[in-house]
Amino acid sequence: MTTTTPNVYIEDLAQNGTAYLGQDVTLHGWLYNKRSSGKLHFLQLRDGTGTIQCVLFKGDVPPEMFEAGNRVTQESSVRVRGTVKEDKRSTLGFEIGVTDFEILHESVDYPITPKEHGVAFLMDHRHLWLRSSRQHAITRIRAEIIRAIRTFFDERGFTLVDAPIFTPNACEGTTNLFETDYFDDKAYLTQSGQLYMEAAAAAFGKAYCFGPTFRAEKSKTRRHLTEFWMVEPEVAFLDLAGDMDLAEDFVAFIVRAVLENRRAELTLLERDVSKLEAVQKPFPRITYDEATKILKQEGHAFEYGDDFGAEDETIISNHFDRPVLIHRYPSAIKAFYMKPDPENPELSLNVDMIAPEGYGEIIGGGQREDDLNVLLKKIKEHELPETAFGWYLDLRRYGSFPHSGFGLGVERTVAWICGIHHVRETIPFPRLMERLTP
RNA sequence: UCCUCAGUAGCUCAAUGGUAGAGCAUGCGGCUGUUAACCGCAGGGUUGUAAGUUCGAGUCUUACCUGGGGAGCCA
Repeated sequence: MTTTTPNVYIEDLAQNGTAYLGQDVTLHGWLYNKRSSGKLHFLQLRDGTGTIQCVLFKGDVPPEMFEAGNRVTQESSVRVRGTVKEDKRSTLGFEIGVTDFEILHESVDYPITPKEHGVAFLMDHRHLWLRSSRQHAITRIRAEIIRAIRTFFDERGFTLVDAPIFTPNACEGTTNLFETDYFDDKAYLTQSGQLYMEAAAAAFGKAYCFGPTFRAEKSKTRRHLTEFWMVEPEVAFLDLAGDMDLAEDFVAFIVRAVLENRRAELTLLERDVSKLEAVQKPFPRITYDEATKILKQEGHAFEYGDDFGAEDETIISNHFDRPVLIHRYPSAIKAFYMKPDPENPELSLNVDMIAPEGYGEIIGGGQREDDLNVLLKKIKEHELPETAFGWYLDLRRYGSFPHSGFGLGVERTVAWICGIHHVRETIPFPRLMERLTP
């Protein structure tokens, strides 16, 4: 087959099809599905940017080529040449009248058929599942969210400072850490880049890191992965109120980017877009105390002083049509580096953001303790090894400064924006307690 | 880790303790406009593993394995 005609992507045809009307084009891709009707083969071609129907008519091509159209199997790689035609019956508005067709590689017994499958089967075939339209939409929205995350901070003068993956110690307890050999010593996979971002904030004023983090929690829920991506900004001379402003701007920015650039994908996922359009500043801000009152008013059993469980978060978030910021939790249930509220030292200057519709906590952060002696006392109280925090304490020795930041979990954010049930579909190759393959 | 549900054809599921079946997928045939196309025919099974109860077990019992849903913990 000679390819003198221009190669084109289906996405180009979808967006600008009229410009191609009547032209001969060459497409490369995979067979998504096929229907036949005697002297016609309707080939659904997928090229990674979209799908388009290619119509192979017996009268238009040599007999062996028509026979190839009869023989071609799902997910075989193919090359198609043909004329771009307008067609109202097509979802794209256009289809290809095939003049030349070649099977590049025949796919035999492709496991994922156009019928329903169970979760376990699909997860076992995750590497192939990514080819299907739903996974395609989710992955593209994830990519859009990550692009928005980077753009947001880059445009505001933040410096990207990569945190290490190997760490010598935990920043919040050791039971959830993955341990690995490090020559004659032990190392742990990072749970958070935050401590390093505090050093970065002292160096750059505004910094953020973005990368995978690891938690060896034996969690088996729709909100947990053992490997997940987190973006963690940290800002010098920023207090809790400013931190909440930043988190609010950030999440509103991400949602707007997806609404503007990934409408088609949201539609394919049947996402109720009006719920996302409601995500406008200002977000409600309530204290932990006020949140507990909501639970009480709903007649929900809750012990003051406890952290909120999944059900508690859902009840609270259902009171609002956009993400809610809950601040000033009891210090006792928060990490050692959180600064206590000067007005009530029993409370911590922290903030969590709970996504709407029961998607749970997507942001955790707050203002950090900047007094060396208070921090030393906290480390002792939490029974953490002081020696491991030597460099971290240096940040309070050499020009200590008030500072705040937060971490946003990418997969939970993707799940919420896409409106999908489980975070396992929000990352190309999820790592779960019971799953390491593919 | 705990609670709970499930495991039968490649996939999704049926089958009063009594001959293991359907749809899809696959193969062959039919159809000039199909939209998860449709119609006809065919092949396809150590019922998760091991033991037990029974004249007889896919079905009942026990243990184990694997997976789903939920909890706690968290992002």
